[in-house]
Amino acid sequence: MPELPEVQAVVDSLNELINQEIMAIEIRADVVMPSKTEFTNCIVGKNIKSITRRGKYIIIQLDDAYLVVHLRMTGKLYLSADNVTKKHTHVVIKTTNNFLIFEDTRRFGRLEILTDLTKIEKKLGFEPFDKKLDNDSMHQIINKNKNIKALLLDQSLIAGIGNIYADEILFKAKINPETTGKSLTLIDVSKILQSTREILDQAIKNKGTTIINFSYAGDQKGAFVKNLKVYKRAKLECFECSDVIATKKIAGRTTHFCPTCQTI
DNA sequence: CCATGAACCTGGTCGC
DNA sequence: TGCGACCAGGTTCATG
Repeated sequence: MPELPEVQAVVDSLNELINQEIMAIEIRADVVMPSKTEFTNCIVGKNIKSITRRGKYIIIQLDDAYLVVHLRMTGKLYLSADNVTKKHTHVVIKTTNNFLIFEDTRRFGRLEILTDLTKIEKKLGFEPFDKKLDNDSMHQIINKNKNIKALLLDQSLIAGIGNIYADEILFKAKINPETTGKSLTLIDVSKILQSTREILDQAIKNKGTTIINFSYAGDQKGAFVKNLKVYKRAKLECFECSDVIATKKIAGRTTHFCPTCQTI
């Protein structure tokens, strides 16, 4: 489900947890984490120092550890005034003033306790808005004999882009998803980087995209749906030309693109 | 090095 | 109404 903008919306919605204490934890499905006991011992009685995002990870900093959450496809993390018992409510964390609820229909999501973030950092590349990511460094990291769609989805290069935004970015940049990274010129690369930032910035401002069931803060939907130009627009007319939006499986994911606009 | 498919799960939709 | 096939905002591992 959630890509960078959606995860950011979730992180922002949890802001009031900062400076609260974790009073208790109720784990109903331990499949979503390695060890129930260790988990409980590590977080109960701890204070919440900050809540941030790195790639698609939600990072809740405690006194002496990090509670790290990845929502994968259908995970939800939200605050509630009351305890919640729904079919897929797997974890309930009672804090000073709230209940922090984790639920996940497909159970792909994960919660883990880390003493430092090296494990996460090792997996992830640049944040899309990192100033160190410029046209030259982008050109370097995607200089591979691999299609650009797969490269954009590769979290170890740039962290946070998923299937929706990869397609939207490539449409905006007018680059064909199957073009290999190494065949792209510096001009092409600069278009992709600029499109990445514009698309993600707009999506963040719109609190993400709700296609199937993404929500933050319990029931709020992402409004970027109205901005989608290719994703979920198969067989519909391209907004820029008279052609029809095509789909093809690329990098293992359904990819949406305009065969006429995206020729490079 | 690169592409592809399967696995992890549940639920919604579509065609018959 | 039911049933099977196929699809889904992600990641990781195994196989050619």
